[in-house]
Amino acid sequence: MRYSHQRETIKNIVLSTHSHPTAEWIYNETKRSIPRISLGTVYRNLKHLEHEGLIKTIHDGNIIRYDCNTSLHDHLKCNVCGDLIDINKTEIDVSKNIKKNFNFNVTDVEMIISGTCQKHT
Amino acid sequence: MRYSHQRETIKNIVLSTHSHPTAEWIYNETKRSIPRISLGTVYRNLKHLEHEGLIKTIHDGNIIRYDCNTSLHDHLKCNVCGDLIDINKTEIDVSKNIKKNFNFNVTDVEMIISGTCQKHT
DNA sequence: ATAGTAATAGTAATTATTACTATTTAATTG
DNA sequence: CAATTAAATAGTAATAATTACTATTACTAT
Repeated sequence: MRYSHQRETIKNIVLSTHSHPTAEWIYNETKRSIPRISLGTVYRNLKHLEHEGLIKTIHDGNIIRYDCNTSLHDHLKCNVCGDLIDINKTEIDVSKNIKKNFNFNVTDVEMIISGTCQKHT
Repeated sequence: MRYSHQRETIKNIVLSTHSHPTAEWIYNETKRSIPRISLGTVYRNLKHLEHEGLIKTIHDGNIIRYDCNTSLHDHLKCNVCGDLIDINKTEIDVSKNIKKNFNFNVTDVEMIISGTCQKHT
């Protein structure tokens, strides 16, 4: 993997926020220092970063969000403001049970819990 | 809600399979008996059926699948064949804990567990 | 400094879904 | 039963997120 100023900038931006940004948001942030950057470059490099394990993707409805938190955790999704809130995995050993009961080798568990967050009470 | 032959046909098709079909698949199945049906009609009626609580939607990556199983359950998603396998909820009282710990009112929990199913061992 | 090639910018294409509108059709009423 | 009314449809266009393509740019090793 050859160095690129664009990738380095994108990486720093994604790793510096816990707001679970979209590609579009990251694109706009990156444009502040690299105005001529292409949206395709953003998508390509986000894929690279994911492949290297530096970030994770979250499937939020029909769009992809990017998360610098690569540890085991889930998300609460607020139906009102759309915010995603990090929570620690409630059940660490889902994988083992599933391997035993279904002969299914777990590589990833993605859980999105929807509802209303405390801002709207 | 006025009767429509199209909605009735779509309903019967979705309720008759546990294969978690996409709108496109349902569209093609419906065309076998209503060749001039429109894809928009399929989407609109799937929304109606979901609203009535007859079916549920599953967010599988970036596409929507439709599930006639409206009971509390999760899915194992095979990375090889893409199949979704139904499993009973491993933890029924996630909601209560989350309400207590995060003051977050849960309305839905969607979990997709990815890995490799037993067909590929 | 140059050659070689990976990465980029800019644009076009793709895919899933939703929106729009003229026409059709189910239900209602006289 | 025929006429009326409005909901639903067919067909098409639009949208949104993402991916593909290609000529040009810019790292890096020699």
